[in-house]
Amino acid sequence: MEGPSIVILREQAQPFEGKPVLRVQGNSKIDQQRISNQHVMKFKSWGKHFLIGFSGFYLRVHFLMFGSYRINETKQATPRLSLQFDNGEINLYSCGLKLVDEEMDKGYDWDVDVLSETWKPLKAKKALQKNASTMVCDALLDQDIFAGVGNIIKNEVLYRIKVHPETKIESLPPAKLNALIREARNYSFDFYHWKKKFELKKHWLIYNKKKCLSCKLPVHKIYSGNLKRRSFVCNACQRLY
DNA sequence: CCGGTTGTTCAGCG
DNA sequence: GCGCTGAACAACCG
Repeated sequence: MEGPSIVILREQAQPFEGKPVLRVQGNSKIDQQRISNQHVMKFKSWGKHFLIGFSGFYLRVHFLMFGSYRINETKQATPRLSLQFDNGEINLYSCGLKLVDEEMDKGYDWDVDVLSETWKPLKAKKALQKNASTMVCDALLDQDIFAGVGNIIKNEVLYRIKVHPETKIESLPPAKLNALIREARNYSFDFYHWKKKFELKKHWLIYNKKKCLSCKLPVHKIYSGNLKRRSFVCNACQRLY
């Protein structure tokens, strides 16, 4: 689950803000008692983290590859954690959960979240220049630089800016470096809007494609970078610098 | 029905 | 202590 999906969850959870948790259930090993009867102060998101703030501590939820959630609905499976309120419930499935004994604002740099109001492109640029020998495919997935960007966003951004995933940061022309940073945010917002309309896949230009929509040549599937994550590449339209 | 993955952490090794 | 690799986890889709 990528950053924009977490923002959508945060919005869907709004009706429970300020409400006490009436009941906690689930197969999570966290100290569930701790949450019982506590009021949710605030829901937040940072990159791919969904944060549920209580007084003096917060719960961090990470969905990884296979996690899912339901609001006011259930699935067949036992939830990892279910939070029930007087006006509904949140059910979290197969996710990583961690109780953190801090206020939510402490541990996070909100400036690196590509969907944050306080996103700082210049900060991203400086971080990229510090990682000059990193391939762009790995740089985009670096959560300390582009929190919220996942493998789909990575692929679509690189296709948009016509850059091959194995290009190193130091080899990028300055205009391409700027475009990389700009589109990491732009595409993330496009993802968010399309996902809300249930039409995300319709807009994929390279991800999971067999042929390049632009030049009709075959799209190559490679496992690129140190991370060896799937990259879809059109060798004609995306240049290796 | 099987193969593959919208992700991260950690153990083990040299 | 470092970087690197592979395992582990897990559920859904085509």
